[in-house]
Amino acid sequence: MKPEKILNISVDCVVFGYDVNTKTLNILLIPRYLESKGKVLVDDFVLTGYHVYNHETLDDTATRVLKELTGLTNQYKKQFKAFGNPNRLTNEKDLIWIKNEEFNLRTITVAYYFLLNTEDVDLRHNKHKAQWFPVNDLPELGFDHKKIIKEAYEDLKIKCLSEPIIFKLLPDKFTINDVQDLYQSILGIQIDNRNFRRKLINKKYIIALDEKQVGVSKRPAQLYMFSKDIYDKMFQKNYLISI
Amino acid sequence: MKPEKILNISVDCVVFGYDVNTKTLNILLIPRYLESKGKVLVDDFVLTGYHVYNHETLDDTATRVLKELTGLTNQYKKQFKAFGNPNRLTNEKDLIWIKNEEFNLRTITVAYYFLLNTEDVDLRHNKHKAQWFPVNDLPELGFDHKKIIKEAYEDLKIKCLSEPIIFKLLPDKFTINDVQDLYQSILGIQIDNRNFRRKLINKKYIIALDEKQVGVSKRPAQLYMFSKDIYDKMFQKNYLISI
DNA sequence: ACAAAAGTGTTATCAGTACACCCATGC
DNA sequence: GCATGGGTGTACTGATAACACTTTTGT
Repeated sequence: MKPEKILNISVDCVVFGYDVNTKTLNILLIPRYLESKGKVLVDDFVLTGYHVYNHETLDDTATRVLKELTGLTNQYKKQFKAFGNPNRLTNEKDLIWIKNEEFNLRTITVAYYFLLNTEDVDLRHNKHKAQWFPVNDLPELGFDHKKIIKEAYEDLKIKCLSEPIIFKLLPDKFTINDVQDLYQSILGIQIDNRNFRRKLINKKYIIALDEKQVGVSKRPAQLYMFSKDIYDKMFQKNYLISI
Repeated sequence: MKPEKILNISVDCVVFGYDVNTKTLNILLIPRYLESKGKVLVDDFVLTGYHVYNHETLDDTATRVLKELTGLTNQYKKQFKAFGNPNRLTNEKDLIWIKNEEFNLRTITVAYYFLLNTEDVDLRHNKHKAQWFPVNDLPELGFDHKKIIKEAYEDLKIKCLSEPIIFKLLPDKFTINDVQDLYQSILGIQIDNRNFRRKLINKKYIIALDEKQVGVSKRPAQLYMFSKDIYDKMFQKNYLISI
């Protein structure tokens, strides 16, 4: 089976990146620009994505797309939904754009999201000219990518409440307040600092390091790490029914 | 756009049906049987599924497949995952079977699950010879359908803890003990009856009816209903972080 | 009257919430 | 020495968990 694109199946990737300094949750987008005879035909942004190859699993495709875009591998990824509306690529601009591409007009896309921290991506020489945009302040988006991002974000909001995926968005060493800021960014809520600290510090899988922040112009905070090992060992489903 | 099958994209449906009498959670399966020269080549079961048509959304396809199988419409459905492993249809038996079908060898399937109660389905003259099987005692399954069912069940287990989808598996009028039995079936746990009753009866959207069970050979129980209206009105995300 | 499942109350413990001030550090 | 964010304690409330017997009905 030689590598061959499947023309009606793609994978799209919503890359979430948290910027611990500006305390914003961002999404990585690629500009889409086309002009003809001095007239701008298409000027917006899209998610990164690509056809599935014949020999690949869907996960493989997502991994490949992320690597191609950011150089990163082994990041947290989650397949969250397939989008297959027959009209999902048939806006006027999308039709213009697709003329230059090999996409089948009736393509279904399997959407993934990735979680990482913006610091891990060097965009300076990015060949797709990828840029970060705050998730709450997105530019105009092509195809059905606005919808895809919205659903990815909804899924993330729900998942971060019950699984320790929040730490995938932070550096390995973080402060308690980093975690609080991140929850506040994602969920758009305010959290009481004292209660949050107590709760987090009491978790056995949140480990205080023998280190403090360096290079900050104020009292440096205690650094912590998340231990997946301990989390996995102590984890037991408690089946709390909360409907 | 005339109706035309997309040969490499299908939808598969995991139909969960709860039997309130036997207190079992079941899955609807279709036999797959093929013999040649007196030799049985294929004899197992599969989920119901079908190609996506060119003009359909994925949700449309799932709805159509369920209607074709059970006659039912407007049941709770959830798209939970796409399966696209290149080898997912290439077991020996699957290859034999597929010769008679129009399936592309590299087909990705978008999997849905449905929730309903077994009483609503009349299988006596079912043209696919569909049968119910307890989710914990499944027969041999073709393709990757064992995996698909497993993941559907995992998703259901998690979802029923935080959303009132449990009521989709019950008749409109049910007893508190029905709900408890169902949770116990799904999750495989024991629940304290007194605590569970109190918890459920205190919910404003669980409404006591002016009715009791009839035709039972013991003390008839109070019947209740679930009010989606009230649930939706009072629902507010409380963002409880429980990692 | 008996079998079978329906229904009922209390206490202890834990987790969540609300709330305001002092502390350590870099500059 | 001062500005800045880091860090701390207590009391209240509501939910969960453990636990065993009585009541109602059909037969």
